[in-house]
Amino acid sequence: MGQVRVHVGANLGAVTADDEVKWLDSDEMTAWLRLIAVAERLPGVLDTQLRRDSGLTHYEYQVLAMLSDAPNRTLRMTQLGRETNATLPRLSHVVKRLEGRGLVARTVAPDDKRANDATLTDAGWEVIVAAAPGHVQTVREHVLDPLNGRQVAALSEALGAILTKVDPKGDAPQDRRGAGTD
Amino acid sequence: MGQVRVHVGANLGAVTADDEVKWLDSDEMTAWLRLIAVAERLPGVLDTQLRRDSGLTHYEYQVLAMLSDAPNRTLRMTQLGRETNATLPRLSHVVKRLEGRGLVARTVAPDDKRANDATLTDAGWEVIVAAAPGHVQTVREHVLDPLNGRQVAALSEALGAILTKVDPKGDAPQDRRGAGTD
DNA sequence: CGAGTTTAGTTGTAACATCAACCAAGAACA
DNA sequence: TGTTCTTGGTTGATGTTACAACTAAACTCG
Repeated sequence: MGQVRVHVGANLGAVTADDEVKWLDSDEMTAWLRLIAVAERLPGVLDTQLRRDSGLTHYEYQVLAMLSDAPNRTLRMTQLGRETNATLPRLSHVVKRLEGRGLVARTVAPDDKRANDATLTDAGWEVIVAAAPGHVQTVREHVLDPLNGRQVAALSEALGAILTKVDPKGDAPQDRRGAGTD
Repeated sequence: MGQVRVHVGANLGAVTADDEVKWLDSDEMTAWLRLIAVAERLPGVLDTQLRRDSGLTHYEYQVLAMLSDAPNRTLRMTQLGRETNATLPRLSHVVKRLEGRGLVARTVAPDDKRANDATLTDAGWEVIVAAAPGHVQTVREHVLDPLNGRQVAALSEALGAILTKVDPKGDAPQDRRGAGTD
């Protein structure tokens, strides 16, 4: 019967008894393979640069970045977890390590004693300020530069649609500029 | 001086002495935040479903899928690593585990005695055939369904451009259908 | 107010990934 | 023919993440 493609299940239909499956057509498959490829390779690129130049993983960078942007440089752990697209256990471990390095401090929330607030320390601030330019540079180089304005918008639109499924609660962070006021 | 956004380094320019940095504008930031969010959350979604229904991680699925699609259900380790967007050590460990479970077999390549060929066993074939429909369903649900045809094409185009930077050697797999012959 | 439930978070452990070190086979070349 | 370099891969240590179990605080409601 010959070739069968199951990357995600291209025309495995010939093999499975399940005719209810709507396999991917060629365009869909191309898009999907590219999405996986980017999702798998991009983190490595980011981690490598940040590690080398700033001693941070990309996830640690995100934690510090979100805090740096929060009022009072402080965020509830749960909220921080949402904004960094991570599970709470993961965040908890990472913040513990960052606390050990003096980049973040944790305090019990005054209004809710089970909750914890994470705050960026001055040392943490300095680390992220130092790390940001190189990171931006990497992001430009690997994702924004190869795209023209139209493509950036189209990418953004498509990813936004995917996020409604992958992040139904809308936890992922958004650019909130435009309120302009500094 | 007020708010500063460093997700990737929005207008941290006010703080850093470095005026050479071209920070992200609002559209770029939106696209970037969404890309990270998808890249971070999607693997979890895929892993959860595959794990629950088929006892495979998404990476293991990819390994089996690429083999299932290869001539003779066999691929050189190096090539398999490229096609699954992974480093060789990672692949090596995973294939060892898959071999232990009887889903893959490794043999020294006849033409080059340092090389290793990984082959999908019959048991492995059955596993992937059983896993594919549920996986396709998940992919549809979370990424393809929320997109219309135009958006799929646009996403594909943008990701293709990014891949030229993130995967300059073009190792990531491509849909090779259209040769139509089975 | 007290029993049950939900929310917030931590922790231990097991699975997994990364990294550096290593080895063997082949290629280049002197 | 014997060095040296490169390629193809494995392995073990070390670090990170996921999952499940757990604690404690806060709500809910009879």
